[in-house]
Amino acid sequence: MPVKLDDIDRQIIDLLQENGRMPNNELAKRIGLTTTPTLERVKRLEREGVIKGYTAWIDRPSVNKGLTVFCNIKLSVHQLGKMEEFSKHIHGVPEILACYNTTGEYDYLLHVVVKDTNEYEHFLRTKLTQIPGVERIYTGIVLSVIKEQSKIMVTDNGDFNEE
Amino acid sequence: MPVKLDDIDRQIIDLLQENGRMPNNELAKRIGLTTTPTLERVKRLEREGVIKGYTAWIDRPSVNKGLTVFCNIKLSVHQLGKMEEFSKHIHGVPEILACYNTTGEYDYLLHVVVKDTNEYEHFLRTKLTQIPGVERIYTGIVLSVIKEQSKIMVTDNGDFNEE
DNA sequence: TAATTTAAAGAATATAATCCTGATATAAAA
DNA sequence: TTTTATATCAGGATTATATTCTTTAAATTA
Repeated sequence: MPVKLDDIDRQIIDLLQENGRMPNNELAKRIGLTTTPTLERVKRLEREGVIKGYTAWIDRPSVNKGLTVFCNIKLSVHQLGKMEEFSKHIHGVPEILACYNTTGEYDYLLHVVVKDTNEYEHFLRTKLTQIPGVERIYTGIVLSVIKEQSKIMVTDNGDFNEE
Repeated sequence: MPVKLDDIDRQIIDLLQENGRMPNNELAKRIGLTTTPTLERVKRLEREGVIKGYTAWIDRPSVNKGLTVFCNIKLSVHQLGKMEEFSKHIHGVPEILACYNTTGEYDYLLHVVVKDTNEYEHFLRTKLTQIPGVERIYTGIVLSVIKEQSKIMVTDNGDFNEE
C-alpha cells in the first residue's frame, strides 16, 4: 500500500495539506520546478490515491455545529457477528463524522458533531439508541478543543528506526 | 458566532466540502448563479471565517501512517491548574492530530496517527510520557475504520426543533 | 412613489491550467 | 564504452478559468 515518494512529492503533499487550493504555478515556485512537472506529480498522486481529494475546512460554530462528542459503544455479544449491518446504520447518520472499531472495554468509538446538548440528546434518542445491538453508550462531551488539525507529517521514507 | 447563511451559502459549503478545488464556474453552474456572485459569496464565507481553509485529503497508509490510536489521558491533580503548559507540549507533537478536553473519567482525548505499533511505542516512550503532569494513559488502538469524513451537514437554519 | 440598498448579470481583462514538443539525465544492456 | 530505453523536466502555445468593472434588476425603506 505505501507508494514510492521522493522528497518533492512529500513537499507537494505538505503544501497541499496546508492549502489545498494553492495554484499550480505557486506550488511549482515553492518546490523549485516549472508548472508542467509539478502538475504531473499532483495528478500522479491523485491517480495513485495518495491524494484522495480536497475539502473546504469549515468553522463548526459558524454553522451551528459547535458541540463535539465522542461516544464509546458496546455492542451486544450476539450482534458482534453482523457488523456490516451496524456499519450500514452508521453510514446513514450525518452527525457521526467518524466511527472506529477499537480495542479495549468498548467496541466502537464515535466522533459526533451536533449543535448543542439538546441536539445531542435528540441524536442519542432517535438515532444512536435505534441502531440494533447497541448495548451500552458512554458519552464523552468535548469541553474545549486544544488542537485539531488534518495535516499529517509525511516523513522521509516511512521506515522508522527505533534507536 | 453563528453567521447568517442562506440556502445558496449552504449549497456552496456543501459542494466545497465535497470538492475543495471545484472551479468557480462549475460551482456557479451547480448553484444556478453566474460566476461573479458565486465568487463573491465564496470570498465572503472565507472572510467571515466560515471557510477556514482548504486542504488535501491524504491516504494515510500510502504515506506510512496507517495506525490510528486514541489515547485517554489523566493529568495529576496538581498539574490541572496549568493547562497552558500541557497545551503547548501537545501542539509541538505532529503525531497528535487532535486533543480534546473532555468530561468523564479522563481529562483529555488524543487522536494519534503513526506508522505502526512500534512507532506508537516510541511515541509513548519519548513524547507522551515526557509531558509533565501526565499521570495515566489509556490506549485504544483502532482496529478498523468504519467511517471517516470531514464533511459536516449544514442544516437549514441551525435552530433545532425537538419535537 | 422615490430613494437606497442589495444581489446578480454580462463583458472585458488578467491569470492560471493544460498540452505539445524537445532537451537532459539516469539506468540498464550490448 | 556505446547504445537504448525510460524518467523527468523546461519552454512556449493554447485553452480554460478567475477576477474586475460596469450595468441592470429586485427588494427595502422612507
